[in-house]
Amino acid sequence: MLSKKTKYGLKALTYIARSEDDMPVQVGEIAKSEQIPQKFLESILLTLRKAGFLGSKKGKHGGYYLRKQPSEIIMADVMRILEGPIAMVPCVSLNFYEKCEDCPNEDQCTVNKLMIQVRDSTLKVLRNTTLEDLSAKS
Amino acid sequence: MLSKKTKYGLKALTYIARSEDDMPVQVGEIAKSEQIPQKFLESILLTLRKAGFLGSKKGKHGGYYLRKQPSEIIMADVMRILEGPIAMVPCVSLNFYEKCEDCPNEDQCTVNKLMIQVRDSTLKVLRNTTLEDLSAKS
DNA sequence: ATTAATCCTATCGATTTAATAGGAATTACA
DNA sequence: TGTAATTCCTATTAAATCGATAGGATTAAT
Repeated sequence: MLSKKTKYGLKALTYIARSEDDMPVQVGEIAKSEQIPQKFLESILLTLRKAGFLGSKKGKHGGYYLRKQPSEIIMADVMRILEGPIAMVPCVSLNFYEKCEDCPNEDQCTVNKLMIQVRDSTLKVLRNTTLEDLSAKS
Repeated sequence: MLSKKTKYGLKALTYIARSEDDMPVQVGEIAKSEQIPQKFLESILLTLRKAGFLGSKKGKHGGYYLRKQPSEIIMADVMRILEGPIAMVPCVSLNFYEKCEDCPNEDQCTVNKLMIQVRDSTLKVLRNTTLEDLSAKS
């Protein structure tokens, strides 16, 4: 299951990408428009800022803005920050690899084999989709 | 994350498929060989039986056996029973569809669009992989 | 009968998730 | 210079889920 954190994060990124002004977008505005609990959204945008996707401006008339072009914000990267590993099993994760305690030899593990395939097919999609694709109006 | 239930279930199915005799395979044997808590495995195999993948024989010399050819046991179906929906979001699920409470119009939801693509690519793999593929010795 | 297996239900502890609360730090602007 | 508005940060909580365990009921072979 996709967490609400990720769902909200993706919606917020899309919202910001679509806002045409140069003005930073405020959390309250996004929260209201997308029906997201404001305090929860605050923490999500903070995470996205720390990860380098967003910049922020504090104080009155502050808010968040994109730090890269939408075409350079790749879904695989966003998902890893918000949702964690793409892989369904740590022993198959590229960025968060961990050996299974059970499972003596990974090479012969059938779950491993299957999940590598799932991971690769998912990655193919997520690497080829950017925020630009998401925020395209059509 | 793949649940342990699913992981254990897949390993057990593979184990049973590989056992060459006609004899039913006992839970205890699988649990020992695959390092799975026996009671937990019991409940998993029960689920797989109720879903029609396995048959069972009770009492002494009892155990579990496949009810279909391994080539007819499709991973997408197994995953749906053990793990639940393939889709990461209910509003994108083929078999477990649910509308989101937020999100007024699904057609325009960018999360929806992205998750449809992820779902389709995952399904492609899971529909084309059977227990025969998993249990192939090579 | 006895033994050995599946079957079934209930429960428990740990973890994770979604959300809330409260306030500190910073900035715009009157 | 002070006030309002905003991001920033930490802690806490309620609910759900997960993994595992417990205890026994049922069934079948010998």
